[in-house]
Amino acid sequence: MSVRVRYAPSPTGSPHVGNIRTALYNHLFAKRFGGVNILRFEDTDRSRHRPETEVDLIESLRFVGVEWQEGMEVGGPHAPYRQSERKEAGIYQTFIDRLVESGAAYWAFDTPDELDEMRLFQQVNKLPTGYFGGDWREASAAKVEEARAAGRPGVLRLRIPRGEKIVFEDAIRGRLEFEGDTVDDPVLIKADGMPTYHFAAMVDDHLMGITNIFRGEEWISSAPKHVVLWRALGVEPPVLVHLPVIKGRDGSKLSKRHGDTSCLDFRKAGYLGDALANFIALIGWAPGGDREVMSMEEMAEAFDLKGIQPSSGIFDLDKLNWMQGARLRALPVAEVRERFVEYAGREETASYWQAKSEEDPTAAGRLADILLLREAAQSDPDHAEAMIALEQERVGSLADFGPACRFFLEDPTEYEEKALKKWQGRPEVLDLLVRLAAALEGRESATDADCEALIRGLASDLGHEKLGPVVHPVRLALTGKSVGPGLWELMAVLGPAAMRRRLAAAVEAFA
RNA sequence: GCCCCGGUGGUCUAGCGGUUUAGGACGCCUCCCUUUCACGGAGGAAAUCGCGGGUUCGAAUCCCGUCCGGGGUACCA
Repeated sequence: MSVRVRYAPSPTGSPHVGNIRTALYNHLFAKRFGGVNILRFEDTDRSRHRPETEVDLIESLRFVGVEWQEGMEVGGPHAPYRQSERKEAGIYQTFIDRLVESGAAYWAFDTPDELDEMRLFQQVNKLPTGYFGGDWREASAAKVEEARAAGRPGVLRLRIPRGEKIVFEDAIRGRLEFEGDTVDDPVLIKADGMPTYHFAAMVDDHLMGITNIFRGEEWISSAPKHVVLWRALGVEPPVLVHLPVIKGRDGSKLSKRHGDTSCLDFRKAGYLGDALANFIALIGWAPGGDREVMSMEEMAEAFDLKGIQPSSGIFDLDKLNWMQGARLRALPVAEVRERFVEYAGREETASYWQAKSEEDPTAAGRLADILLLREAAQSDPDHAEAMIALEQERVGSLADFGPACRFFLEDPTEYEEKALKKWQGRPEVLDLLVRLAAALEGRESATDADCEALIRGLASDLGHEKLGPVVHPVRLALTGKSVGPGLWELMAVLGPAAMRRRLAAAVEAFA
């Protein structure tokens, strides 16, 4: 049987990295076994539904490279793929009828107040809370008919068998066992006629031929309800794969306190979608061997349920940054430039750094630098690529290219204090800068090799055995900084005209 | 309270009864490369495998208990 999986989020908020990892595993699994991945929206809770987050969901999936062959946006043989629409289409009715007729489910007419009272009683008496029978599990047909005729709103509940074990298999935890007496009768259809997750998701999974259910481990305790439902419906049970959760640095559940956690936050911060995908895939899954930095194709090839961890993992930003750096370095410069331009041009990039600047004073400057480089990349792509190539290996994210390349585009307005102190007021340094400027006179361009020869020549002319006494002050004069790319490489990108200008300014500043 | 899941260096993990003096990666430290930073390379510190009992000639690996962490306990998903 061919593999069919689904990512079925509820559009109630912007998805965080944990949700997206579930989607990623679906994608990887489908790819690995040549199956189909389906995107379905579970919007059966009308009060929590936020339609605008449907866009975030889709954007997040695209960002990390999750693909789906059936479902939202792309359609397919099982349309519609939004549960509220499926309900409207009457898809669930025959299953409701079947369940009621067989006695596997029953109508219950408790009011919310009655339910609250029941729960309170259970709590006070230290009993398990939940609907284990109430007034309606064994109600006579006549009583049900009476309530129905009186127009009382009712819900459909699944009849969980009592006095027996409910046993099932989890793909990564093995055999799981629940005592039927500890599982309450879940609502299948709400009083407003909408199905609950328990019902709609299981029916849809069956209808759509889902073979494996990937979902968060918070679903484990509901799993016995689903098992009973499958049995009642007489359907082939899919394989259950309960995924561990991703927690924050301090071991608590991922939340806003941990900074960026929504998937789209990472796009805004300048992360590469494939780096994020690579990183979150590895929280909770080990590909075997010592491989870590992997493309989507490599991950799909290696993906295996056996490599999935049962224990929860912690989102370690340090490792993400390393992984991102590794990927950034491996990319051809032209592609990095393209990705940067795309990033810098997005509206969300500007608003992200603007919002950030309220607490982080460097964020506003960063945004300005990003925009500056973007402009350069558009007006002179080759020149920008030369800069990017030099910064590629010392940058952690796309956003870092802004501040990193700034010195190429703007003459220094100030010099690093500590370094300036060291070289300032020294006649031989002034002499050096003047000589360099003179050597550059009349030149249109200079290659790496030209610049290297120039600097080496200057060093020997001035009687320096080592390059340091020449390189450091020149770097400071040219860039205002004491760290950065190799001096000749940087000089070649700057060009003679800019160098002459900067040297002149430095001669004054260093005097 | 009740039900369920989990527990290998700070973090992600390998390991599935002997080949393990517990391997890799991130982070940290040292050194090398070198004009700086970074990259790269070589080393190092860091885990009594949550704890306690068993089973076994032998346990991180199997069993029981216990502690800690997490989840569920909705007409949310």
